[in-house]
Amino acid sequence: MEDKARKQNKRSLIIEAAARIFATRGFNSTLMAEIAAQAGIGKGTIYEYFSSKEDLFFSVFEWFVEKTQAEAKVSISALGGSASERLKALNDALLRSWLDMLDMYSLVMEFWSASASSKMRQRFKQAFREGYRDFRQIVSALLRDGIETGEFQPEVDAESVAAALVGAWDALLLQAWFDEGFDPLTTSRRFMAVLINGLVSKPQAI
Amino acid sequence: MEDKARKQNKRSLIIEAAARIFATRGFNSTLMAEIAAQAGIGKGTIYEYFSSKEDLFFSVFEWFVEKTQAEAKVSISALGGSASERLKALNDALLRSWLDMLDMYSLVMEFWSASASSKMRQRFKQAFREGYRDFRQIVSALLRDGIETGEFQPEVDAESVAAALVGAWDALLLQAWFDEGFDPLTTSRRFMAVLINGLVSKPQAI
Amino acid sequence: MEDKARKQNKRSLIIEAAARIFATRGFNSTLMAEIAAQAGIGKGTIYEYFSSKEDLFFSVFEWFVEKTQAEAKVSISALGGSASERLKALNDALLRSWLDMLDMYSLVMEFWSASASSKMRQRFKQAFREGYRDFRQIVSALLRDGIETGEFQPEVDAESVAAALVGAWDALLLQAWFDEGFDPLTTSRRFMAVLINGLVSKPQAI
Amino acid sequence: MEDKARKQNKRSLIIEAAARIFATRGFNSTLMAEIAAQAGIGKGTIYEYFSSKEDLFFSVFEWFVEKTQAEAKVSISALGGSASERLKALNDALLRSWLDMLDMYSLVMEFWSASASSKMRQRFKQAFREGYRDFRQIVSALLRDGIETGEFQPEVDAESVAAALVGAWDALLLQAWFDEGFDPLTTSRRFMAVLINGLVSKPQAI
DNA sequence: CATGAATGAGGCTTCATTCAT
DNA sequence: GATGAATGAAGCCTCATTCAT
Repeated sequence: MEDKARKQNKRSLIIEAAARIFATRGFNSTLMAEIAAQAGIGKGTIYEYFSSKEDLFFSVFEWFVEKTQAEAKVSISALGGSASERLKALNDALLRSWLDMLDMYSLVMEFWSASASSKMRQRFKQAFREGYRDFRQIVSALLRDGIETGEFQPEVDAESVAAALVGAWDALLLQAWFDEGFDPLTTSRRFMAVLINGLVSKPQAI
Repeated sequence: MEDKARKQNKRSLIIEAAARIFATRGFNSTLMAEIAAQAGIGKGTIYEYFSSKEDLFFSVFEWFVEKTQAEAKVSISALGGSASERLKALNDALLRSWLDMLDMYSLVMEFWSASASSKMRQRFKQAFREGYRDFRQIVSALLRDGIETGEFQPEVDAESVAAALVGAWDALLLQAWFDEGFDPLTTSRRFMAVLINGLVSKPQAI
Repeated sequence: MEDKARKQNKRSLIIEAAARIFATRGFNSTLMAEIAAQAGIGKGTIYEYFSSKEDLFFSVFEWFVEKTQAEAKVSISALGGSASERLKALNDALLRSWLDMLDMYSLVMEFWSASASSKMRQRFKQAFREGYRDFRQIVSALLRDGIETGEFQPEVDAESVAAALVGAWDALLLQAWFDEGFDPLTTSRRFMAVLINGLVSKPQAI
Repeated sequence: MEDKARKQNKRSLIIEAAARIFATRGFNSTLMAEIAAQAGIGKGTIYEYFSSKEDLFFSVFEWFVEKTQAEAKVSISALGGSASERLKALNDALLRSWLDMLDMYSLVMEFWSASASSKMRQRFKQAFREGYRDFRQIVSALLRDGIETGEFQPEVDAESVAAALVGAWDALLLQAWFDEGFDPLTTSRRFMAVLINGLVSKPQAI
């Protein structure tokens, strides 16, 4: 039991060391030796816990997804008030938590790239597919809630808005990654104002 | 004159061959030999036109950016009607043109990854920063136009909506890349309906 | 301690294997793979001890210089008798020790060539410059000794004779390298007889 | 006839261009393209006159030997006076003519290296063997002349002294190549004084 | 369990040489 | 004859992975 815990600890130690290096160097430029050094262990030891560099990378991915999802769930569970208010609060919570670890955002790009071309692309693609689906569902549930209570218009397609919103959050962070002068939090708030207005306002006859 | 044209042609030939291979294999798994074979030339010939694999990759990036921007500009210049209509048309045009080359979307992910970790990250980052900036400006100009004509509400922050919209397009395609069952065009249209409603409707007092 | 010794041993193993191959094939025609095979190790192992082929080559050079200088110093320290006798004994000792490794003489030519044109020319040139200077000093000290004891004439310029003598030894071996029928030991002894006669005889008034 | 002359001219043009590049870069680092550029012709043209890089290099060697031998012969034919005087004059003439082209001395080292390891080593070795033999013979003829006229002692072994002298000249230039502060002309004169003293003085009984 | 020295497959790149114009 | 674009064999070096200690 204790043994298992120690083993778990070392595994985490390696994963977090690897995450740091992968984030700065990228998958291909990262050397197993660097990860070992960063973790303060021997090169060979990594192979006691992971079967290959790709396996380790995928484990980092799983760890990362779990970590960010956990944070997102915490944010969401804490939401209260009207659907609009919860939507705004979610926007703030998500962007804030991501901005706190913007230096880790390069990891996301590595994961995207891996989903496009690595040998494990299928595993990555599936995880992304499911991750996005889950996330869209959380958001669309919130939207449907707003529709059911009459706060949002019944014409609104919750799924579509959820998908676009999830995408917008991702891509605002991407733009922030590229452009240090870009402020995604303020941008997202101003955008949310318009979007929420669109959700609550009766569509104009055309 | 003819000589220069021939040289230009061969350069393009190599770039397009490289784009295909990079898109399917990713940067690192792509062999220079494969590119040469794909282009129907000798391995050494590539180095007559590009100084290294990285240089070729960046050239593919430049070619890709130019190509997609050219298409986008054509779409935009053809727009007419009200701001809302132009926005919807732009949405359709962009998504359609990207969906036509969804198999090339993995290239975008390779470029993102390169911007995060390759030796050329600065070059990539800068190009992305400028690319996004340009694109946001085109969209925000359209939005400001709508505001000035009174079609859109004056409270709307054109910059922020443009940034989120540009991001949403990107990220809807990303979701489509991960999920074959996801229909980004329909999704985007339904989302646009809500967004445009938010742009034109007088904000509710809260 | 044992570890360091093992590491040192393997380094030497590689250097001596490399020396053999460089001597027969020359720098450029020598393959790292050949050296590894000759040393009975894997190709990659060489790079655990040397950063590049050039680095290994320079290390062979340093090893060679050290080895030959050590032999020369042993020869010199064992000398006794008059200055003339010591000079003759030095002549014999040096030529004999070099003739024992005439098959390694091609290495010297590779070193000369490297000092003329390789990327490391500065390092080689400096080492040669210092090596020749040291050697000239040893011989000129011996000559000055003879002058001070009155055995050699005071008009003798010890530095100049030392330089020419050192050069003659080198170049006699060079001629022996080119011409198997050339006997540098006998030649040098007969030459030394004349030179020593010139050192001890009172200059003729002209 | 005119055609043949033009062909000869271009051949020489290439050889001299090649000599310059080989002297500065060394054989291995020299690119055929550099030689062509230096000669102001196209790369392919070199192959109209020489069958390969090695062939061109050997032709440079032949040209160089011919050139330096011609100079030496001119020097020698101009000599007059006693054997001692002719020896001193030869020393001066040879060193002066070589010092004038010390920047070409690296070529000699390339030739030595080629004789040790190139594919053409046999051709080079033979040429060097014969070159040294010829040169030794010229000098030993001069010495024998001095012996026959009674100016030099009969005990002198002309062959041996010639070999050592020829070697000393070579090696003094070598030392000058390595050490800019080394003055081979003065050194050689002071050495010659001692050597000539040894040649003319009656050997001491020992 | 942990280690890191040893390995060798693999790939980018160079450059002498060819040959169509 | 002259050219230089095209070629591909060849070789240095990297680095994930193994395994004896």
